[in-house]
Amino acid sequence: MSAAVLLVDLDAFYASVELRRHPELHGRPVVVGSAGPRGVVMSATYDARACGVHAGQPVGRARRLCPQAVFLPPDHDEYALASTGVMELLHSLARKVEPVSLDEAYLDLAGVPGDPLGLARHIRAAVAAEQSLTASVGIGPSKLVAKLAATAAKPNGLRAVAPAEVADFLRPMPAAGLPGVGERTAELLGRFGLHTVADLADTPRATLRRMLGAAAGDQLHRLAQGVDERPVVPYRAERSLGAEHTYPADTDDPEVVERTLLALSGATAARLRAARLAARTVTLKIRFHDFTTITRSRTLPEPVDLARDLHAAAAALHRGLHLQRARIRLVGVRAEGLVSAAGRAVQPALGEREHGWREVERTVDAVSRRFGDGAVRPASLIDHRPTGRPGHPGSASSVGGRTARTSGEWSIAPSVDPSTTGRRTV
DNA sequence: TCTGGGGTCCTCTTCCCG
DNA sequence: TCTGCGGGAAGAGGACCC
Repeated sequence: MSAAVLLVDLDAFYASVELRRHPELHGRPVVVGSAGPRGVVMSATYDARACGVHAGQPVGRARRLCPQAVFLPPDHDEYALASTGVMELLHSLARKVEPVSLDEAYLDLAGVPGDPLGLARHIRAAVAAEQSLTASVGIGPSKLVAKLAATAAKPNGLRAVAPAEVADFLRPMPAAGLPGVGERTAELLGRFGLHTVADLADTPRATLRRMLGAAAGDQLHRLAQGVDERPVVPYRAERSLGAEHTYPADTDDPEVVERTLLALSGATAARLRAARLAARTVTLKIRFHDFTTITRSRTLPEPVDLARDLHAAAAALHRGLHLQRARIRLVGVRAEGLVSAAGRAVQPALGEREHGWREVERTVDAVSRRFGDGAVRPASLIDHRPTGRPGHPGSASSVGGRTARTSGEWSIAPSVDPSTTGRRTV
Protein backbone atom coordinates (compact mmCIF):
# COMPACT_ATOMS: atom_id res chain seq x y z
CA MET A 1 0.00 0.00 0.00
CA SER A 2 1.11 3.60 -0.54
CA ALA A 3 0.60 4.68 3.07
CA ALA A 4 2.07 8.01 4.08
CA VAL A 5 1.58 8.24 7.84
CA LEU A 6 1.88 5.83 10.75
CA LEU A 7 0.63 6.57 14.28
CA VAL A 8 2.00 4.75 17.33
CA ASP A 9 -0.23 4.97 20.41
CA LEU A 10 0.83 3.26 23.64
CA ASP A 11 -2.10 1.50 25.31
CA ALA A 12 -3.30 2.78 28.72
CA PHE A 13 0.17 4.24 29.02
CA TYR A 14 0.51 5.40 32.65
CA ALA A 15 -1.36 2.38 33.98
CA SER A 16 0.73 0.02 31.83
CA VAL A 17 3.99 1.54 33.13
CA GLU A 18 2.72 0.99 36.67
CA LEU A 19 1.88 -2.64 35.88
CA ARG A 20 5.35 -3.07 34.42
CA ARG A 21 7.01 -2.16 37.71
CA HIS A 22 4.37 -3.76 39.93
CA PRO A 23 4.01 -7.21 38.34
CA GLU A 24 2.16 -8.39 41.43
CA LEU A 25 -0.78 -6.25 40.26
CA HIS A 26 -1.26 -8.22 37.03
CA GLY A 27 -4.83 -9.41 36.77
CA ARG A 28 -6.18 -6.51 38.84
CA PRO A 29 -7.69 -3.31 37.43
CA VAL A 30 -5.24 -0.42 37.84
CA VAL A 31 -6.17 3.27 37.86
CA VAL A 32 -3.63 6.12 37.88
CA GLY A 33 -5.11 9.32 39.24
CA SER A 34 -3.94 12.64 40.57
CA ALA A 35 -3.80 12.71 44.37
CA GLY A 36 -6.01 14.72 46.68
CA PRO A 37 -9.73 15.08 47.23
CA ARG A 38 -10.14 16.59 43.78
CA GLY A 39 -8.10 14.10 41.83
CA VAL A 40 -9.13 12.81 38.43
CA VAL A 41 -8.32 9.63 36.55
CA MET A 42 -5.34 10.02 34.24
CA SER A 43 -5.12 6.48 32.93
CA ALA A 44 -6.85 3.16 33.55
CA THR A 45 -6.26 -0.41 32.41
CA TYR A 46 -8.86 -1.88 30.08
CA ASP A 47 -10.39 -4.07 32.80
CA ALA A 48 -10.93 -0.91 34.88
CA ARG A 49 -12.49 0.76 31.83
CA ALA A 50 -14.89 -2.17 31.60
CA CYS A 51 -16.31 -0.96 34.95
CA GLY A 52 -16.98 2.47 33.43
CA VAL A 53 -13.76 4.16 34.56
CA HIS A 54 -12.31 6.67 32.09
CA ALA A 55 -9.76 9.46 31.93
CA GLY A 56 -10.88 12.80 33.34
CA GLN A 57 -13.35 11.18 35.72
CA PRO A 58 -13.18 12.17 39.41
CA VAL A 59 -11.22 9.54 41.34
CA GLY A 60 -14.00 9.29 43.91
CA ARG A 61 -16.47 8.23 41.26
CA ALA A 62 -13.95 5.78 39.80
CA ARG A 63 -13.55 4.19 43.25
CA ARG A 64 -17.30 3.69 43.51
CA LEU A 65 -17.49 2.21 40.01
CA CYS A 66 -14.50 -0.08 40.48
CA PRO A 67 -13.84 -0.70 44.19
CA GLN A 68 -11.63 -3.70 43.44
CA ALA A 69 -9.19 -1.56 41.44
CA VAL A 70 -5.75 -0.52 42.67
CA PHE A 71 -5.43 3.28 42.69
CA LEU A 72 -1.97 4.78 42.26
CA PRO A 73 -0.66 8.36 42.15
CA PRO A 74 1.14 9.37 38.94
CA ASP A 75 4.93 9.18 38.63
CA HIS A 76 5.72 11.49 35.72
CA ASP A 77 9.46 10.85 35.82
CA GLU A 78 8.90 7.14 35.29
CA TYR A 79 6.49 7.79 32.39
CA ALA A 80 8.90 10.24 30.78
CA LEU A 81 11.65 7.62 30.98
CA ALA A 82 9.49 4.96 29.32
CA SER A 83 8.40 7.46 26.67
CA THR A 84 11.99 8.43 25.88
CA GLY A 85 12.83 4.78 25.24
CA VAL A 86 9.95 4.41 22.77
CA MET A 87 10.68 7.72 21.03
CA GLU A 88 14.35 6.78 20.57
CA LEU A 89 13.22 3.57 18.88
CA LEU A 90 10.91 5.52 16.54
CA HIS A 91 13.62 8.04 15.67
CA SER A 92 15.89 5.16 14.69
CA LEU A 93 13.28 4.01 12.17
CA ALA A 94 12.09 7.22 10.50
CA ARG A 95 13.53 10.65 9.78
CA LYS A 96 10.33 12.57 10.53
CA VAL A 97 8.81 11.69 13.91
CA GLU A 98 6.27 14.00 15.55
CA PRO A 99 5.69 13.25 19.24
CA VAL A 100 2.13 14.29 20.12
CA SER A 101 2.45 13.44 23.80
CA LEU A 102 4.37 11.00 25.99
CA ASP A 103 2.41 8.08 24.59
CA GLU A 104 1.74 9.00 20.97
CA ALA A 105 3.77 9.87 17.87
CA TYR A 106 3.29 10.19 14.12
CA LEU A 107 5.87 8.89 11.63
CA ASP A 108 6.10 10.22 8.09
CA LEU A 109 6.73 7.11 5.99
CA ALA A 110 7.94 9.00 2.92
CA GLY A 111 11.45 7.77 2.22
CA VAL A 112 11.24 5.00 4.81
CA PRO A 113 12.27 1.77 3.12
CA GLY A 114 10.21 -1.40 3.36
CA ASP A 115 6.59 -2.32 3.79
CA PRO A 116 4.56 -0.13 6.25
CA LEU A 117 2.83 -3.19 7.70
CA GLY A 118 6.18 -4.86 8.31
CA LEU A 119 7.44 -1.68 9.98
CA ALA A 120 4.35 -1.52 12.19
CA ARG A 121 4.81 -5.14 13.29
CA HIS A 122 8.46 -4.44 14.04
CA ILE A 123 7.56 -1.39 16.16
CA ARG A 124 4.96 -3.30 18.16
CA ALA A 125 7.36 -6.20 18.76
CA ALA A 126 10.25 -3.91 19.72
CA VAL A 127 8.09 -1.85 22.14
CA ALA A 128 6.94 -5.10 23.77
CA ALA A 129 10.45 -6.54 23.96
CA GLU A 130 12.33 -3.41 25.04
CA GLN A 131 9.72 -1.65 27.18
CA SER A 132 7.28 -4.43 28.17
CA LEU A 133 4.46 -2.20 26.88
CA THR A 134 1.84 -2.70 24.19
CA ALA A 135 1.31 -0.24 21.36
CA SER A 136 -1.52 0.14 18.88
CA VAL A 137 -0.56 1.28 15.41
CA GLY A 138 -2.62 2.93 12.69
CA ILE A 139 -1.49 3.41 9.10
CA GLY A 140 -3.17 5.63 6.53
CA PRO A 141 -2.64 8.17 3.80
CA SER A 142 -2.96 11.05 6.31
CA LYS A 143 -2.66 11.86 10.01
CA LEU A 144 -6.45 11.78 10.31
CA VAL A 145 -6.78 8.26 8.95
CA ALA A 146 -3.73 6.95 10.81
CA LYS A 147 -5.14 8.28 14.08
CA LEU A 148 -8.61 6.84 13.56
CA ALA A 149 -7.12 3.54 12.40
CA ALA A 150 -5.05 3.30 15.60
CA THR A 151 -8.14 4.10 17.66
CA ALA A 152 -10.05 1.36 15.86
CA ALA A 153 -7.17 -1.05 16.51
CA LYS A 154 -7.00 -0.43 20.26
CA PRO A 155 -6.00 -2.11 22.43
CA ASN A 156 -2.82 -3.83 21.29
CA GLY A 157 -3.78 -3.92 17.60
CA LEU A 158 -2.75 -2.87 14.12
CA ARG A 159 -4.96 -1.38 11.42
CA ALA A 160 -4.03 -0.12 7.98
CA VAL A 161 -6.41 1.81 5.73
CA ALA A 162 -5.53 2.11 2.04
CA PRO A 163 -6.38 5.34 0.17
CA ALA A 164 -9.17 3.61 -1.75
CA GLU A 165 -10.75 2.48 1.53
CA VAL A 166 -10.78 5.86 3.27
CA ALA A 167 -14.36 6.88 2.43
CA ASP A 168 -15.83 3.53 3.50
CA PHE A 169 -13.73 3.64 6.68
CA LEU A 170 -14.67 7.19 7.66
CA ARG A 171 -18.33 7.63 6.69
CA PRO A 172 -19.95 5.37 9.33
CA MET A 173 -17.83 6.80 12.15
CA PRO A 174 -19.41 9.11 14.74
CA ALA A 175 -18.73 12.79 14.04
CA ALA A 176 -17.33 13.06 17.57
CA GLY A 177 -14.47 10.82 16.47
CA LEU A 178 -13.00 13.54 14.29
CA PRO A 179 -10.26 15.67 15.81
CA GLY A 180 -11.65 19.03 16.86
CA VAL A 181 -15.09 17.67 17.66
CA GLY A 182 -15.36 17.62 21.44
CA GLU A 183 -18.38 17.46 23.70
CA ARG A 184 -19.71 20.93 22.88
CA THR A 185 -19.31 20.69 19.12
CA ALA A 186 -20.78 17.17 19.03
CA GLU A 187 -23.82 18.44 20.92
CA LEU A 188 -24.21 21.37 18.53
CA LEU A 189 -23.91 19.12 15.48
CA GLY A 190 -26.39 16.69 17.02
CA ARG A 191 -28.99 19.45 17.35
CA PHE A 192 -28.81 19.80 13.57
CA GLY A 193 -29.08 16.05 13.04
CA LEU A 194 -25.42 15.62 12.16
CA HIS A 195 -24.22 12.49 13.94
CA THR A 196 -21.83 10.69 11.60
CA VAL A 197 -18.90 11.64 9.43
CA ALA A 198 -21.16 10.90 6.45
CA ASP A 199 -23.66 13.49 7.72
CA LEU A 200 -20.86 16.07 7.84
CA ALA A 201 -19.44 15.08 4.47
CA ASP A 202 -22.86 15.60 2.87
CA THR A 203 -23.38 19.02 4.50
CA PRO A 204 -22.41 22.10 2.46
CA ARG A 205 -19.22 23.77 3.63
CA ALA A 206 -21.02 27.11 4.01
CA THR A 207 -23.47 25.53 6.47
CA LEU A 208 -20.65 24.17 8.65
CA ARG A 209 -18.94 27.57 8.54
CA ARG A 210 -22.11 29.27 9.76
CA MET A 211 -22.49 26.72 12.57
CA LEU A 212 -18.87 26.56 13.76
CA GLY A 213 -17.07 29.59 12.41
CA ALA A 214 -14.88 29.84 9.33
CA ALA A 215 -11.78 27.97 10.47
CA ALA A 216 -13.50 25.12 12.31
CA GLY A 217 -16.15 24.79 9.59
CA ASP A 218 -13.58 24.53 6.81
CA GLN A 219 -11.44 22.11 8.77
CA LEU A 220 -14.34 19.81 9.65
CA HIS A 221 -15.60 19.84 6.08
CA ARG A 222 -12.18 18.81 4.78
CA LEU A 223 -11.70 16.09 7.41
CA ALA A 224 -15.14 14.63 6.75
CA GLN A 225 -14.21 14.31 3.08
CA GLY A 226 -11.06 12.46 4.20
CA VAL A 227 -8.90 15.40 3.15
CA ASP A 228 -6.12 16.08 5.67
CA GLU A 229 -2.94 17.72 4.47
CA ARG A 230 -1.43 18.39 7.90
CA PRO A 231 2.24 17.43 7.62
CA VAL A 232 4.20 15.43 10.17
CA VAL A 233 6.18 18.15 11.96
CA PRO A 234 9.21 16.85 13.88
CA TYR A 235 9.72 19.99 15.96
CA ARG A 236 7.40 22.73 17.11
CA ALA A 237 8.60 25.76 19.06
CA GLU A 238 6.82 26.17 22.38
CA ARG A 239 4.35 29.06 22.35
CA SER A 240 3.63 29.23 26.07
CA LEU A 241 4.35 27.45 29.31
CA GLY A 242 2.94 27.71 32.78
CA ALA A 243 1.78 26.06 35.97
CA GLU A 244 -1.49 25.89 37.85
CA HIS A 245 -2.73 24.57 41.16
CA THR A 246 -6.12 23.37 42.34
CA TYR A 247 -6.69 23.79 46.09
CA PRO A 248 -7.87 20.77 48.06
CA ALA A 249 -10.64 23.10 49.30
CA ASP A 250 -11.67 26.47 47.87
CA THR A 251 -9.90 29.47 49.39
CA ASP A 252 -11.04 33.06 49.78
CA ASP A 253 -7.80 34.25 51.38
CA PRO A 254 -5.93 36.70 49.09
CA GLU A 255 -2.65 36.01 50.93
CA VAL A 256 -2.95 32.29 50.22
CA VAL A 257 -3.56 33.09 46.55
CA GLU A 258 -0.56 35.43 46.38
CA ARG A 259 1.74 32.81 47.91
CA THR A 260 0.46 30.24 45.44
CA LEU A 261 1.19 32.69 42.63
CA LEU A 262 4.74 33.02 43.97
CA ALA A 263 5.25 29.24 43.91
CA LEU A 264 3.74 28.93 40.42
CA SER A 265 5.82 31.87 39.17
CA GLY A 266 8.94 30.19 40.53
CA ALA A 267 8.17 26.92 38.77
CA THR A 268 7.35 28.70 35.51
CA ALA A 269 10.45 30.92 35.64
CA ALA A 270 12.71 27.91 36.31
CA ARG A 271 11.29 26.20 33.23
CA LEU A 272 11.78 29.35 31.17
CA ARG A 273 15.43 29.58 32.18
CA ALA A 274 16.00 25.86 31.61
CA ALA A 275 14.67 26.32 28.06
CA ARG A 276 16.63 29.57 27.64
CA LEU A 277 13.39 31.45 26.97
CA ALA A 278 11.83 34.65 28.24
CA ALA A 279 8.19 35.73 28.18
CA ARG A 280 6.66 39.01 27.05
CA THR A 281 3.18 38.29 28.36
CA VAL A 282 2.08 36.98 31.75
CA THR A 283 -1.39 35.49 32.13
CA LEU A 284 -3.20 34.93 35.41
CA LYS A 285 -5.90 32.27 35.50
CA ILE A 286 -8.51 31.98 38.23
CA ARG A 287 -11.21 29.35 38.50
CA PHE A 288 -13.99 30.03 40.98
CA HIS A 289 -15.94 27.53 43.09
CA ASP A 290 -18.64 27.23 40.42
CA PHE A 291 -15.99 26.37 37.77
CA THR A 292 -16.30 29.65 35.92
CA THR A 293 -12.83 30.63 34.80
CA ILE A 294 -11.34 34.00 34.00
CA THR A 295 -7.96 35.02 32.65
CA ARG A 296 -6.18 38.36 32.83
CA SER A 297 -2.97 39.10 31.02
CA ARG A 298 -0.37 41.80 30.83
CA THR A 299 2.28 42.38 28.20
CA LEU A 300 5.49 43.67 29.74
CA PRO A 301 7.91 46.24 28.29
CA GLU A 302 10.69 43.62 28.28
CA PRO A 303 10.67 39.82 28.13
CA VAL A 304 11.27 38.30 31.59
CA ASP A 305 12.48 34.96 32.97
CA LEU A 306 12.62 35.65 36.71
CA ALA A 307 10.08 34.44 39.27
CA ARG A 308 10.16 37.89 40.83
CA ASP A 309 8.99 39.54 37.60
CA LEU A 310 6.37 36.91 36.77
CA HIS A 311 5.02 37.08 40.30
CA ALA A 312 4.91 40.89 40.30
CA ALA A 313 2.79 40.85 37.12
CA ALA A 314 0.54 38.00 38.25
CA ALA A 315 0.01 39.52 41.70
CA ALA A 316 -0.83 42.92 40.17
CA LEU A 317 -3.39 41.27 37.88
CA HIS A 318 -4.86 39.46 40.89
CA ARG A 319 -5.13 42.63 42.94
CA GLY A 320 -6.66 44.41 39.96
CA LEU A 321 -9.61 42.01 40.09
CA HIS A 322 -10.68 43.46 43.48
CA LEU A 323 -12.18 40.14 44.50
CA GLN A 324 -14.36 40.31 47.61
CA ARG A 325 -13.92 37.01 49.43
CA ALA A 326 -14.55 35.10 46.21
CA ARG A 327 -14.21 31.34 46.63
CA ILE A 328 -11.30 30.29 44.45
CA ARG A 329 -10.69 26.73 43.33
CA LEU A 330 -7.66 27.09 41.06
CA VAL A 331 -5.01 29.62 40.20
CA GLY A 332 -2.51 29.49 37.36
CA VAL A 333 0.37 31.47 35.91
CA ARG A 334 1.27 31.21 32.23
CA ALA A 335 4.15 32.74 30.30
CA GLU A 336 3.33 33.65 26.67
CA GLY A 337 4.96 35.50 23.82
CA LEU A 338 8.12 33.44 24.27
CA VAL A 339 11.39 34.68 22.83
CA SER A 340 14.93 33.38 23.05
CA ALA A 341 16.49 34.59 26.29
CA ALA A 342 19.87 34.80 24.53
CA GLY A 343 18.64 37.26 21.95
CA ARG A 344 16.49 39.46 24.12
CA ALA A 345 17.60 42.94 25.01
CA VAL A 346 17.98 43.55 28.74
CA GLN A 347 17.41 47.14 29.77
CA PRO A 348 18.83 47.59 33.27
CA ALA A 349 16.52 49.60 35.46
CA LEU A 350 17.83 52.86 36.78
CA GLY A 351 19.68 52.15 40.02
CA GLU A 352 19.49 48.38 39.61
CA ARG A 353 22.36 46.57 41.31
CA GLU A 354 24.74 44.72 39.03
CA HIS A 355 24.30 41.52 41.05
CA GLY A 356 20.67 41.10 41.92
CA TRP A 357 17.71 38.81 41.48
CA ARG A 358 19.07 37.24 38.31
CA GLU A 359 22.05 35.90 40.29
CA VAL A 360 19.80 34.79 43.14
CA GLU A 361 17.51 32.82 40.84
CA ARG A 362 20.42 31.31 38.91
CA THR A 363 21.84 30.16 42.24
CA VAL A 364 18.45 28.68 43.13
CA ASP A 365 18.52 26.81 39.79
CA ALA A 366 21.96 25.40 40.61
CA VAL A 367 20.95 24.33 44.13
CA SER A 368 17.76 22.75 42.79
CA ARG A 369 19.74 20.78 40.22
CA ARG A 370 21.96 19.43 43.00
CA PHE A 371 19.47 18.89 45.83
CA GLY A 372 16.17 18.63 44.02
CA ASP A 373 13.25 20.94 43.26
CA GLY A 374 12.18 22.95 46.27
CA ALA A 375 15.48 22.62 48.11
CA VAL A 376 15.63 26.41 48.13
CA ARG A 377 12.59 28.60 47.87
CA PRO A 378 11.18 31.92 49.00
CA ALA A 379 10.87 32.13 52.78
CA SER A 380 7.18 32.89 52.46
CA LEU A 381 6.66 29.39 51.05
CA ILE A 382 8.30 27.51 53.93
CA ASP A 383 5.81 25.52 55.97
CA HIS A 384 6.82 24.14 59.36
CA ARG A 385 3.48 22.86 60.50
CA PRO A 386 3.81 19.14 61.24
CA THR A 387 0.70 18.32 59.22
CA GLY A 388 1.48 20.54 56.27
CA ARG A 389 3.24 19.47 53.10
CA PRO A 390 6.55 21.36 53.01
CA GLY A 391 6.32 24.27 50.70
CA HIS A 392 2.87 23.40 49.54
CA PRO A 393 1.61 26.38 47.56
CA GLY A 394 -0.53 28.55 49.66
CA SER A 395 0.34 27.01 52.99
CA ALA A 396 0.92 29.18 56.03
CA SER A 397 4.53 29.94 56.66
CA SER A 398 6.90 30.71 59.46
CA VAL A 399 10.64 30.75 59.81
CA GLY A 400 12.45 30.63 63.15
CA GLY A 401 9.26 31.14 65.07
CA ARG A 402 8.17 34.21 63.16
CA THR A 403 5.84 34.57 60.27
CA ALA A 404 7.63 35.03 56.98
CA ARG A 405 5.42 36.40 54.27
CA THR A 406 7.67 38.45 52.08
CA SER A 407 8.90 37.07 48.79
CA GLY A 408 12.19 38.85 49.27
CA GLU A 409 13.83 36.17 51.40
CA TRP A 410 15.04 32.77 50.31
CA SER A 411 15.59 29.92 52.71
CA ILE A 412 17.08 26.44 52.70
CA ALA A 413 14.00 24.22 52.81
CA PRO A 414 13.54 21.19 55.08
CA SER A 415 14.24 18.83 52.16
CA VAL A 416 17.95 19.62 52.66
CA ASP A 417 19.43 18.04 55.77
CA PRO A 418 19.66 20.93 58.27
CA SER A 419 22.35 19.10 60.26
CA THR A 420 24.76 19.56 57.41
CA THR A 421 23.61 22.78 55.84
CA GLY A 422 21.97 24.71 58.59
CA ARG A 423 19.08 26.98 57.73
CA ARG A 424 20.06 30.23 56.16
CA THR A 425 18.40 33.03 54.43
CA VAL A 426 20.26 33.91 51.26
C1' DT B 1 -20.99 13.62 39.86
C1' DC B 2 -18.49 17.34 40.38
C1' DT B 3 -14.84 17.90 37.20
C1' DG B 4 -6.17 17.86 36.98
C1' DG B 5 -2.56 19.90 34.49
C1' DG B 6 -0.10 20.76 30.47
C1' DG B 7 -0.82 22.84 26.27
C1' DT B 8 -2.79 24.90 21.20
C1' DC B 9 -5.78 27.42 18.37
C1' DC B 10 -9.70 30.29 17.15
C1' DT B 11 -13.01 34.11 17.65
C1' DC B 12 -14.52 38.33 19.21
C1' DT B 13 -13.84 42.86 21.21
C1' DT B 14 -11.31 46.86 22.25
C1' DC B 15 -7.88 50.12 21.65
C1' DC B 16 -4.43 52.62 19.24
C1' DC B 17 -2.53 54.69 15.28
C1' DG B 18 -2.10 56.65 10.75
C1' DT C 1 -10.10 69.99 15.41
C1' DC C 2 -13.24 66.40 14.58
C1' DT C 3 -14.79 62.16 12.34
C1' DG C 4 -14.55 57.84 9.85
C1' DC C 5 -12.07 53.87 8.56
C1' DG C 6 -8.99 49.98 8.34
C1' DG C 7 -5.22 47.26 10.17
C1' DG C 8 -2.65 45.37 13.84
C1' DA C 9 -1.83 44.23 18.56
C1' DA C 10 -3.51 43.06 22.85
C1' DG C 11 -6.79 41.03 25.88
C1' DA C 12 -10.39 37.74 27.12
C1' DG C 13 -12.89 33.60 26.68
C1' DG C 14 -13.93 29.15 24.90
C1' DA C 15 -13.21 24.63 22.86
C1' DC C 16 -10.29 21.07 22.28
C1' DC C 17 -6.44 17.52 22.86
C1' DC C 18 -3.52 14.20 25.55
